[in-house]
Amino acid sequence: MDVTVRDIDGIKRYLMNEGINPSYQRIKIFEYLANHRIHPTVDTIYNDLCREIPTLSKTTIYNTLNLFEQKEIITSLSIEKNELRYECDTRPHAHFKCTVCGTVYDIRHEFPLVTKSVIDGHKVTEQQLYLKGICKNCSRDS
Amino acid sequence: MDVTVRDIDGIKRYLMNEGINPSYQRIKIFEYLANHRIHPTVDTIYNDLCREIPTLSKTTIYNTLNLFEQKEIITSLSIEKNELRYECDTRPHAHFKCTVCGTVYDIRHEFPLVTKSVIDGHKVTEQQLYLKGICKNCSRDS
DNA sequence: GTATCTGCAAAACATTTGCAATTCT
DNA sequence: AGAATTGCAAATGTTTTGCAGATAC
Repeated sequence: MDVTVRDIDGIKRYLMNEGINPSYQRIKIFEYLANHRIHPTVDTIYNDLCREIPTLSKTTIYNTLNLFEQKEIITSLSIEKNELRYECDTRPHAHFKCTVCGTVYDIRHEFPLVTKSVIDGHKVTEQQLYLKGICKNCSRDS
Repeated sequence: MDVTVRDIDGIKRYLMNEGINPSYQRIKIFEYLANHRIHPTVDTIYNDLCREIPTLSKTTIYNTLNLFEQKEIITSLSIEKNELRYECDTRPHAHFKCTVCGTVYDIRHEFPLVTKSVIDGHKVTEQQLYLKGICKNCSRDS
């Protein structure tokens, strides 16, 4: 799902369409990803959603994200060691992580994507381009 | 260090040159990386080196790899979630991981590298291109 | 002899698993 | 009721930390 989702019913229909039983927790987790395009970690999702759903457990978040990823409606990013991040934008694009403030930005233009489906004889089915450095905001501040 | 290292003295000089005290363990760990271009995990390095150095501890491997990475003589790869790999080739190149056999290949040609130092206003200092799919060998087997 | 380095044990995290309770239809 | 889902507690796996002993200069 590539645009901000405004209504719960839209999410419900989308999940069902992808073969996912739309439970309350699953809808809320997907809604969170759709409306918070910050590439959150499990911990961030948990801390934020806990306020709204006090009974929510991390296990459910792990279960749900693993299910979503397996159904290919979200993507996981391992741009930083020991820190998995998630996003619900599955269109191919690159990511830039600022080493100062930690923000992860989507990079949609001006970056090279592999277009060949075979490289050095290997069949390519997935790709991730991770960039790091100092972001626009942090450069200006210093 | 980009070519296979044959002599311990060469490694010793290289480490000293990079401001690293060349202890026995550090030399052996660097030698291992230089002569095993398989992008090993800490566990692999530990299991292999243990045969030669029975008293070696994983803590020392973690300490050493973190030191090497900080001194920028090795690179860590987070191509797979929850599995850090290391290599001593710091020249820019891409990596391909086979989802069948798990092998990680270096990709030196036919892949796009970011050449601009500024993208979307962000200063880029590091990049990693991770590809996944089915490798040459596993395609042939099936 | 003083700095540094090593390695054990414990701690700190992140993620998964087993399973009983809950929810949904 | 029956099947799926949730969430607690425990297990697993990885990396870091504290610290005492060993090593090197």
